Amino acid sequence: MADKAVGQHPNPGRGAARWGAPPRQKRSRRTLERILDAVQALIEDRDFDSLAVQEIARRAGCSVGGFYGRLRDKEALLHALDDRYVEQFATRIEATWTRAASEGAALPDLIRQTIATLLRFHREHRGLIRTLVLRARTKPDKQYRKREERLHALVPRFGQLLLRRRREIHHPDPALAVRFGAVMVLLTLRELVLWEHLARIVPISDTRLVNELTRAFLAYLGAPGD
Amino acid sequence: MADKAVGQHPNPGRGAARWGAPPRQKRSRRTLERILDAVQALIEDRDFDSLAVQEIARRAGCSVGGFYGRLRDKEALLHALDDRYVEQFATRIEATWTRAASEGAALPDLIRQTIATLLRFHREHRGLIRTLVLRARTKPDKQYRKREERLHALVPRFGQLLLRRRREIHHPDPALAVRFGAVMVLLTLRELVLWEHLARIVPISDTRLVNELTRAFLAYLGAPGD
DNA sequence: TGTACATCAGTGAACGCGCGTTCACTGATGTAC
DNA sequence: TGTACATCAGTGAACGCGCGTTCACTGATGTAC
Repeated sequence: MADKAVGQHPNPGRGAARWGAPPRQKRSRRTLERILDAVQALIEDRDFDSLAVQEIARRAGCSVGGFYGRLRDKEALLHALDDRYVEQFATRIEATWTRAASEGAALPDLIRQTIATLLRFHREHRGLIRTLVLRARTKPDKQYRKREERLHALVPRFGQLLLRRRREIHHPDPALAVRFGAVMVLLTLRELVLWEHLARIVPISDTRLVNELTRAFLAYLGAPGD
Repeated sequence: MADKAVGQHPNPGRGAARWGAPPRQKRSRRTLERILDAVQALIEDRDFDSLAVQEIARRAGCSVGGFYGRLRDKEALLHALDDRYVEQFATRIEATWTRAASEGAALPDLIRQTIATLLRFHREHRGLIRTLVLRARTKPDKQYRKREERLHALVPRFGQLLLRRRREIHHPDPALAVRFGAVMVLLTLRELVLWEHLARIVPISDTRLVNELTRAFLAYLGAPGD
């Protein structure tokens, strides 16, 4: 677990500086890593509020004081994780688009690949995303808002990409359609992945989910399917 | 406001009995009404956790002790409100279906009217729905789960209705499509209404929202539009 | 119709618990000479 | 290469705040006679 964790946090001290005293020794960098790993593991199936700093510290193998040596406060934990998550997410999505473009992918493929990346990312970071989404909604905060805006800015960018294939889109208002469709897909996918009880209404495999979302988006755009 | 409130709670004592001592005098029934009104108003733009019982009681014009005379605990507030909300919601949706059936509405109209009802209800009870959704997700609980199941059971029922027009549906798996489409519409609508920042990605009027969701659902089903 | 009294309602100060945060202190690191 | 010392890291008990809940008490209601 430690190995995997270190792999996940190649350099936690860099971006985390804003959320607490930056580490100046290897020892404290490791401590920060262990704390972030601990909370990421814990929120996988626990509500953030229900986690006591005490508990996080114990799991990270440090003391409560040690925790506060690295992080400004409890909330800083989520900010540090969110920073990284948003960056990774944007990178992955953009990489998908770049790849699709270089392959000269047609509209259906571009959409399918984007959805597939979206789904994979949500599965990989389920607990984290769930926690961050809930947190941003219960305790709104300039920090969370800024990061959400960064993510949401990807929607119009995706829209632009799709509009290059405008000829294939028969929806009467393509500019609206590309955005609305993207949002519809994003929200459906996110909710279905994050909340198990929803998945029980429409039990569906991941492959199928990508298929149906792709089909729905294309049909809504009025574009020929693949 | 008091008048409107009383109108909203014709008999709060009846269903609320499970959540505290049932009122035995007019006076205490009124108190319960005022408490429920107070919290419903407060959660319109506040997080439930951030409301102190102290504050709710003050707004309801009673003491903290008075509060506990009517409600078992703070959580009982939401359970009492949720009971009523779920009932109203199911009634409204079913009424829409009955009306559509009696008018012999075609597939597009049935879908459009259902979506319109859905949207109206979400707008009318925005704060309450937002609070209940968040609560059920942060503090899962048998009570909330039961009520969500009651609501989710409406999806397959809607699916059945749609499948009566199977001939108009060209999706290769109509049984899956009616459910998946319904969930997609429900989730998109709910998220867009509940969270303002999402609405900023795709600014869209309510009429337009109904139009686009209807169009998307029909297109996904592979059914001719109206 | 009046009145007594059992029960219902309501009051608000005080209690207690949980948890985030601090702080006085000890130990570890790494750098300068 | 060794050593001294300034700074960094870490400890964990204690503090304090907020808030849900209780409880001893006062006042209101409605019913039985």
